[in-house]
Amino acid sequence: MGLTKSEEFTIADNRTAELAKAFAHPARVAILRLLAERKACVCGDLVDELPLSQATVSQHLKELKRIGIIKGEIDPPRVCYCINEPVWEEAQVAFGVLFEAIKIQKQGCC
Amino acid sequence: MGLTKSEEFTIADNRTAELAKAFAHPARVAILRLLAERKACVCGDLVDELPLSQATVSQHLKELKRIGIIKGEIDPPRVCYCINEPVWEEAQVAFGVLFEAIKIQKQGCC
DNA sequence: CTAATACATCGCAATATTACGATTAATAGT
DNA sequence: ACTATTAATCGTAATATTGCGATGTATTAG
Repeated sequence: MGLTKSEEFTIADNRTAELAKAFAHPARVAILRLLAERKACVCGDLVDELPLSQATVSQHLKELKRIGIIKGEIDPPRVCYCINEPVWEEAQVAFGVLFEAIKIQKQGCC
Repeated sequence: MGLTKSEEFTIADNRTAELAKAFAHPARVAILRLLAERKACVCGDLVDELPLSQATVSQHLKELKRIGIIKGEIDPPRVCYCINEPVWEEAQVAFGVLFEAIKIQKQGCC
């Protein structure tokens, strides 16, 4: 049906999935990488670095802002985007929790 | 158009995005968490733990296998799934590279 | 051989995502 | 006020994803 049954899963699993979506498209990986490396910041510069139209880049930025992992400060007529560090760290922790889980027990059926 | 222009991005960014997709749905987060914590392993047990039909769970498992982050060993009549550790570590490294990038330079326009 | 069990796959329906041209909104400079 | 610049949003189209009932496949038990 294309409708994720979010309400059936835990808050934590839903949030982890949402944070992962920020990284689940190569354009968004590229955007986050450029912002994290401080190689670009202004929307127009991101458009120059990416093989996508301005409208499409703007849409990806909107989605990243919705998730909260970036923020945009308007500096007319430009908008300067940057990583929103608290959420960036939230993502790091959320994935870290998963990655650590495998180390807890080494026995099991497989 | 709904068609990601993958060929226009780097191999690395595409792979990071693909690995992120493994975590980009709450059902898959739950599956990976259960497998990593060794709380379940057999497909049927996963179905019992999740609010989804057997067909849907099987489909998520197929996608996770396609990405490579899990593997399934058949143990007739069951199939035992587990984390594929090399790819699990690949994901850890891929995200780690991004998370570290922000620490390189603290100056910048924002 | 037959039935039961466990899982994969098919086919379908519905929603979500990706992409972009065109337009709009806001501001700066003249 | 007029124009240029920058970015957001609208409208539309196409592909992708999610979900499940039904069916198929393989293996085991009897």
